[in-house]
Amino acid sequence: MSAKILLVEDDPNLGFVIKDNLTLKGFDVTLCENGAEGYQTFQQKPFDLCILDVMMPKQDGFSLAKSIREKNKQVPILFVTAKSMLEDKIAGFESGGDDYIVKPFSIEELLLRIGVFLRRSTKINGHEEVFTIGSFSFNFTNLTLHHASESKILTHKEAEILRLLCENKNRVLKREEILKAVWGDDDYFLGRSMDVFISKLRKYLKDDANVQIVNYHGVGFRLEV
Amino acid sequence: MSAKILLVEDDPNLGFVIKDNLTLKGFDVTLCENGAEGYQTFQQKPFDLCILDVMMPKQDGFSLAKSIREKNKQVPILFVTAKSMLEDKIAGFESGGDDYIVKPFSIEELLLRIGVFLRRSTKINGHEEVFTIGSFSFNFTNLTLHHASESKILTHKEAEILRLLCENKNRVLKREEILKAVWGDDDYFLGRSMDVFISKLRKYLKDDANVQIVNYHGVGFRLEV
DNA sequence: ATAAATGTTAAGGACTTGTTAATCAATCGA
DNA sequence: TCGATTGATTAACAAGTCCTTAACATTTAT
Repeated sequence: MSAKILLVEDDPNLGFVIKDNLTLKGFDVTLCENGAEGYQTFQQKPFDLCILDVMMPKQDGFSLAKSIREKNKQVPILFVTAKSMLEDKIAGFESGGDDYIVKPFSIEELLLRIGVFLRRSTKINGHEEVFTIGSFSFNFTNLTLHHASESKILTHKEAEILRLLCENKNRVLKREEILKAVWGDDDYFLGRSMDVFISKLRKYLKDDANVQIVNYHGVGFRLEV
Repeated sequence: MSAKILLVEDDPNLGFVIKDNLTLKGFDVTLCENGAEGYQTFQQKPFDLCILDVMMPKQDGFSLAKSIREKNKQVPILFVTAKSMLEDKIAGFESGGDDYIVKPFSIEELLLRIGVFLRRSTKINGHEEVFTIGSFSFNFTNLTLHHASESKILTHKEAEILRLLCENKNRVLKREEILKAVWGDDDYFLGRSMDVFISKLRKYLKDDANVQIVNYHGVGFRLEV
């Protein structure tokens, strides 16, 4: 799951450069061109970090930070600006910002600072393996299967099989392949055991009719979405 | 300000892999390819932590550690090596090392250990670590757990485990991860010891029904809030 | 129609975890 | 130096979980 970053920068050139670079590093970046748009976007979906330009027409970065802070006390806020005076730094921290980076800056420096805050909020921490299965969300790392507001905890083996199916979505997996991958071996009884797991998984996934584990007689199974 | 790490590793491939990964996590990494270069670099600028390969041409990691220790008694030193014999561990600690990590290791494990030592050193600098757990307030620095008007003092080990859980709130921590991070090792009895601590922590946290340490059978634990 | 493959449910048993108490080790105070 | 105290580990047993196997039903291929 890549970290979601809200970038608010009125200079289109700089905005694109930063966005491209961060995207290249695997971040999920949303770029807004002014404070009002930034605030709207922030309310619409969750972000792991905000990068705000200080000098912007209409609403400046500091006042945007204050608005964001009213909604969310946790999210790290990083200011970007050409001004380097001490007063500005103070204003930045008073409005609830976490860090302050002065133009011109290198992308490396920005990445380092982003890293510090994302690590602090333990978002980027242990990379989580998340799959979408129709209207389900399956988190292999936490062994959870979400649907609507429900959340089921899977066993380790259930999760392993489901992950394998997800990784091969809409492809037929031979029985032998599953057995080798999950059990490391292949015999009659393990095969029956697998059938029991498939049966369980079908039960867990029955709430979305578009999701099906289909048997290919004598061959194997296929997760269809 | 990101932590400065001195990495001395003669294998260029491994060196770059480690450096890249740590840089990605926001550390400021300086890579040296041999002991002599490492020692020079260490004298030129301050570091918050050193990671040394044990087996290197010219000067091995242990003797480098001794040299570093003569200059600096504080900086945490972490050894990386393929050798896993007990004698080596002893040599490592005698030369002033703080921890020992055996190849092959995962970056996650390395990060956990780095985290342990960096936190330890920031604690010396008088920085308090406070966590909010539901209606509890947990101060790791003075080992206190507040709830309502009550205040309980935890033991060091209780606090270390609780901190690790807090840092990974709502994420599954593998038994092995906890053991490696808190005990530095992983065997059956340490595992049982950990279970005893989990049991104690649950008792301390039972007054808030929204806070739970949930077991993931065969996998580990997760602090849910 | 028959044999083989698969679906499903439930019981058995191995293993993991929860918990309390006993033991061991280290530290402290007199 | 010697109990007393404190905290961590080990022991012991209870409770719980999950994988396998069994048993029987259903489907599929020939």
